[in-house]
Amino acid sequence: MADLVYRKILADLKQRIQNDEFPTQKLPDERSLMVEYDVSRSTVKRALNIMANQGIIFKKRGSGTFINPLYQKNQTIFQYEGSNLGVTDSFKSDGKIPSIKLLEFRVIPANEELQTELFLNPGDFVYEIKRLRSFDDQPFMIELGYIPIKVAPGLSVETVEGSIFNFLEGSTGKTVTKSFMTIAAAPSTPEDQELLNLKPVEPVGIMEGIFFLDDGTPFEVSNMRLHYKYLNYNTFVNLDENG
Amino acid sequence: MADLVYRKILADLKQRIQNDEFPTQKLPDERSLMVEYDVSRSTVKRALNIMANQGIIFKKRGSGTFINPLYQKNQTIFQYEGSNLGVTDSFKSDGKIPSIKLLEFRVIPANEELQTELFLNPGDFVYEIKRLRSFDDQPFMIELGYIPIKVAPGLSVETVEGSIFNFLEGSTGKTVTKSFMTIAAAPSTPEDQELLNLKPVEPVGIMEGIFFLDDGTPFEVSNMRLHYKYLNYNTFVNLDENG
DNA sequence: AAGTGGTCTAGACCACTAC
DNA sequence: TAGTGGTCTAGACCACTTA
Repeated sequence: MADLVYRKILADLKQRIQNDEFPTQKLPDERSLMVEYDVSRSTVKRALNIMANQGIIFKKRGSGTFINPLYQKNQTIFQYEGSNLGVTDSFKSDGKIPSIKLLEFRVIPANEELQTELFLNPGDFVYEIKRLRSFDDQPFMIELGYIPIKVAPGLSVETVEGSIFNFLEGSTGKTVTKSFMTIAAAPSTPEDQELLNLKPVEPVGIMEGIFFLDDGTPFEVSNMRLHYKYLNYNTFVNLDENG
Repeated sequence: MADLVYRKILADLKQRIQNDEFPTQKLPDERSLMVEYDVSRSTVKRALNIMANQGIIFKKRGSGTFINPLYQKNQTIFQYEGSNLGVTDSFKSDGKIPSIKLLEFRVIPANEELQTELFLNPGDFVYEIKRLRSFDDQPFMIELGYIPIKVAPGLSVETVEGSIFNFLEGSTGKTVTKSFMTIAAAPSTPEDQELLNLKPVEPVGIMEGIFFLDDGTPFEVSNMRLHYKYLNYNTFVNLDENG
């Protein structure tokens, strides 16, 4: 994976931007990069397009390729994940120790909504997994997840007390790299308040996600209720659609 | 723009998926599409890659290209924008009439944070624009925006009572297609409660965005406080990074 | 007019999956 | 073994910006 040519160019250019090797904020033109890296122009463009889609650079026809000043000058602003895949990993822990408390774990028939979202048939069963996640004994998230039995037949209590994605990757080699997320906010319920140590006036952030396996199978529907101080979702939005 | 070959293939394939022309959930292989559309394989791949990045299809090496069942079968789930560009346009109005009330409009020197985010120098000035947006007299968002004078010198009271992005596009031809967004939630302040008709226990959703011009110039910093029922942010997240 | 990014081609070879 | 998507090449021509 890391020996792919366009990946190496991508990584190298990112590093060079960090090192401030382009003080004019302008990258060399594509034909120069082609010579410098001894690759075709297509390969240069591939690396540059990925950086453009990530908001690292802006390309302007007729004039050149320019660094997004915010990417280089202010990493504190421009730190983003745009994702919640592998929750234990993607929430910033700041050195705090993450833990999981299993609140509920059972098998139920999929209701109509779950059938739609997980592409199941009537009569199919799903695990219902309710977990409370904490950092250093400070609970920050109630997670209610539904996983079809047929895509993860081996789930046990021990498994769901850790990272389900890691278990899946270890046992089947499949990874979860795609999801469809919805983000909202709501007043906290009494249960939220009790589990997350919230005052009645303090709200929760809600993240709902459908997670997909690499082959497109919907793998999990997850409803996450977060202590509002922990909802901080960053994305770079690009409406250009130049894939 | 719309006469680009890869765009036509993209539009055509999307339409054919909607029309259920691929009942097996599998698209023709790339070499067949190449012949069918009479283009090179690269062009086929370009269209397919965009669809994959949008979550419409999944590609699996060795086996083929498959439709995301949720895209085809459930458009109500899979409607997303992943964006807040052009707020008046992108918030769903459901036939309700959008309106803007100008609460504040003045010119101030950019503070340190704004200097960083808008890439300004000490002494540069910005417009401060505070607006209340409503649908059918139901206020849903307080918007506090900062725009450098030098990137939009012609702003007037009349202008900021409408769509600033539309004004910009009309007067300079520049469009805003990229932004960096942060989404959070918080208890409502007394001002929120008054302006948005919220009860003290009801929260606000917060969207902060830095919007960029096509050439990479940061154009606006916007802090949006939304009635919590109106925060509903959808994105398709793809960690593959195969841009 | 020169320079730069965008689109597209025709084809080679590789990696993975299914049978 | 055959089929499929992934990577990469070498080059042509176009569209836009700058001078």
